[in-house]
Amino acid sequence: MALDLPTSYAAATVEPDVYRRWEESGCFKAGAGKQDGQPTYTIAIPPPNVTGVLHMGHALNNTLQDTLIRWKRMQGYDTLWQPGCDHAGIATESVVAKQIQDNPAFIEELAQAGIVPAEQPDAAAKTTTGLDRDRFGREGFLRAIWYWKEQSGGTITRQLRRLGSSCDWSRERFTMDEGLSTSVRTMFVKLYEAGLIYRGTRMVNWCPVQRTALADDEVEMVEKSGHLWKLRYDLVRKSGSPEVRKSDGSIIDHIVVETTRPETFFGDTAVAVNPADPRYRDLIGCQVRLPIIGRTIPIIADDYANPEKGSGAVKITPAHDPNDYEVGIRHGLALVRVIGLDGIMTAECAQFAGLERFAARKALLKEFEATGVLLGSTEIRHAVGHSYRSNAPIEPMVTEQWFVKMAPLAERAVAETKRGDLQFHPERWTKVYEHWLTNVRDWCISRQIWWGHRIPAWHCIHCGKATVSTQDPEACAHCGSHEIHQDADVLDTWFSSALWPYSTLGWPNWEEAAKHYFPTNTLVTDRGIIFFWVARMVMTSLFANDVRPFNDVFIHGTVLDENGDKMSKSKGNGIDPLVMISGGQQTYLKKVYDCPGYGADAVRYTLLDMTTEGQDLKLSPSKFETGRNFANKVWNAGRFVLINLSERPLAKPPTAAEIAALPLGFPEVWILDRLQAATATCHEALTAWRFNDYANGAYRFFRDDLCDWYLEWAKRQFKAGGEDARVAGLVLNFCFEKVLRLLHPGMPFLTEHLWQQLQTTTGGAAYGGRYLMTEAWPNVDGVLVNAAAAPRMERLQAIVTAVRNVRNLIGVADSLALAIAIDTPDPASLEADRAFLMNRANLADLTLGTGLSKPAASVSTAAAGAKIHIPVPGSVDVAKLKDQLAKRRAGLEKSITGKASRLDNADYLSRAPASQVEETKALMAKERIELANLDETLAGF
RNA sequence: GGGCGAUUAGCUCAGCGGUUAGAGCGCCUCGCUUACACCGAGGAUGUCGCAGGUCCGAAUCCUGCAUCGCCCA
Repeated sequence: MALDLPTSYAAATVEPDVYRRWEESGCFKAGAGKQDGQPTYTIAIPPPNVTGVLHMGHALNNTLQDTLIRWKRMQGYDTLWQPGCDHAGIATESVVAKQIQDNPAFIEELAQAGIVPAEQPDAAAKTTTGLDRDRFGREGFLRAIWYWKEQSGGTITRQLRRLGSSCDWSRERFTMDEGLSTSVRTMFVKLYEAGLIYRGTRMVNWCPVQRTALADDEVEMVEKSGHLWKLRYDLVRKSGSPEVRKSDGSIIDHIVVETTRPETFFGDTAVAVNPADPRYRDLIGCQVRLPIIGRTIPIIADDYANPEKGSGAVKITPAHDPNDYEVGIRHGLALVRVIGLDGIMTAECAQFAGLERFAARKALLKEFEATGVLLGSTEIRHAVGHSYRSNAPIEPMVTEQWFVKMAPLAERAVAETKRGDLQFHPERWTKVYEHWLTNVRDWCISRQIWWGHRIPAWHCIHCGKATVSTQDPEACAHCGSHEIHQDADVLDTWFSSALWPYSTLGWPNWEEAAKHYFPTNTLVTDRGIIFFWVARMVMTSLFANDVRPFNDVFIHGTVLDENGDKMSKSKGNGIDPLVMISGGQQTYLKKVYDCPGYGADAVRYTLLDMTTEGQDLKLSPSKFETGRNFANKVWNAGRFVLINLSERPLAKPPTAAEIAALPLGFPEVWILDRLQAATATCHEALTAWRFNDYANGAYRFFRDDLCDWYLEWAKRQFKAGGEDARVAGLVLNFCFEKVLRLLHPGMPFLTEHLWQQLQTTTGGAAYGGRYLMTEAWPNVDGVLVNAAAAPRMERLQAIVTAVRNVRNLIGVADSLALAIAIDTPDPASLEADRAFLMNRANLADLTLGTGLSKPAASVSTAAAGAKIHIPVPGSVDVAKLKDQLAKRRAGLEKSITGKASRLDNADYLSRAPASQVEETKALMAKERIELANLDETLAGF
């Protein structure tokens, strides 16, 4: 049959077509290829943001998931890889608000689609709130987001396909879908009814840019340089007393406080000193007068004031600092809000009202300096909280919010790892998970944004109570009033993500056909979201289902650039997986790379190869050559197999038993044994989450054993024809087909394509309609295991390599067939492999014997316990060979000396295991023979 | 301040108690042999961060230190 196989692998011509055929034939569907009696195996994808585009971290994350799910699917498990996106409340709202602000064409589009009314010319002006989303009102803005989502959202799921992800796309879910929204409401109500959700006025992290509360873990502490400003607060004289006199008789008129945030002084309601601090003992209970506004506040005693820090006196601003808030509660201090929700100074701030908070600080310091309030400053480094979404400095703010009570939920979640039912890989992450859960504060779940699940609570205008319900209520559950309105806030996106492993399966209205996929088995993710997501999924599932949502959590490394920096847009050090796959220009670290397009398999293979025990991956664009080169190797080996197969068609692919029954030569026995070893290695590696060992194990067998040795031998057998060729053809076909299976989870496209070709070439149309993707993962066939094969082959390889080495060192071409003599104590054992040695070392003649004399005009070398004499044509330069042999001799001698001294050591002999001692003796004996051979060889020069 | 990780060949990393410490890339020599130059054959390259300790034996285990990175407070 005609074969059209280019000499180098062009992934772009293969991959999209293979993916389409998989999808069309239902290979991705839950349960595809499952075998009776096999359990389910489920992975819920970490849902990417609907606004997201694929970056290298996703590529890694999804390559690992796909490798696992394909591996299990091939083993006949009833698999489901559940895909979908999350609505990413704040991020999506920002994206669309930005479109509304910056892109008139978008607004035009919205108007034409009837999403928003066509605007009057003056309507484009800023809204009174200054937020772009407000331009069309809440309903209009939400319609605009849905429109944007339909048009531009979910790019990433298309990109995941390009990577080869075998998700069940027919089950794709979105956190804002109706079903998942029901899950969210149900969970909220259940938690509320269990007393685990409450509403309260608390100090929360406030983002003045997004104008919403954030959870504690959504705040990133950023180390920044700043100042500790010394401020002078004048003491107020007690009535009837002309001055403030301390008990030691000294007279003072002011107290010094230190602060990093002078602008908050407008909201000070006390100055705290440590009760044990002798400097201030007499001042407790006195009043100080705030500068500018003249309000008087008390000096109070509280352990929070640290005598070691600064002046030891600390201003207390309960409305704008979490610690001060606590102090305020202890002492019943008033809350004075001086910074508004928009980050602007409030009316409390005299002439500074209306200034943005940082502008106010600047202006205020000037004023303080001029009026003598500012007594100095010191530069410091301190951690400042920033929103992980908007990057704006967080403002601690007292507001009314909804919270999840964490302690009871967290306790159960910790018990799962303590019991060992929930396991992290690598195991060390368990501690991180447990530490967070045992120290976690209540979770603020309300957000003052619009895009998200609206809180299912209705407030009554009459009785003021809230009705919490999964169904929109008609009336207040407490007083029956119809004057109720739904809470304006939406839930934290992570609240819906926390339900993902089961909300996607229909919970609470489980889909009958999907319910058995829960609990899921494996979660694959980055360490960055152990708190955000992993812990919360465990908590909600234990609460709602009384079962952990997954058993194993694999935490992979973070993708870094070649300098070890995190990839980010601002640093320009990102590498686009799609460019690596399909080609194009990649700007990376200020250089432009023209990427030829390495193909998805190459990108995947490279990432797998670099995934070692959860260590971070340092990448550069050229790293993907590793995978590309290997893919090309597989391709070309495939070409060789297919070309030969087309000349020697098989009736059907051989089985292991049929192979074992063939009159196998030693190279066949050997490669079949190596195949079994590789099968075991790959399986064990994946079982142990060692992705690099899997990739490398398959690579070693493929390249070192199959291509470098067996395939080269098979060429000779094919030339020989007859039974030799028939057997070699069957064995090569068998091994190649099996190794395609081993490689498939890592390199699905190429292996599928070659396997299809192999099937049609082997057996014609009868094999159509089947896919490697759902074929069986190889098992070790005991009948093909041969423990004696590897050492025997290693000896032959050592001899062949020694001959090649000599050729190279003395400058004799590989193409010149040589007549050599091997002097060995057991020539008979090599006799059986004469043909192999002659072929692989390119020999014209081979003399085997014991005590052979070195022929005239020859050079010699030693290997595998033998002396090898190689006649040389004319004069050659043996200096390099001699050098090398001398070097080897020195190394060998050192090794023997080491062993000898070990064996002289009575402690070693008595304490080391006997097998160890025996091994050392045997090795030393071998080395001594080798040394003697080397000595003789060197003496001959 | 606490925790975790890293430190092995020029580079990126395996190896985690027992042969003369390995791989890929890069480097050197040779080779366009009908699978593959995205290749093949051969080769060179390491006081395994430093200092102690445990052990018959340490890159591997323990302690301390140094440097870098991440997380928590």
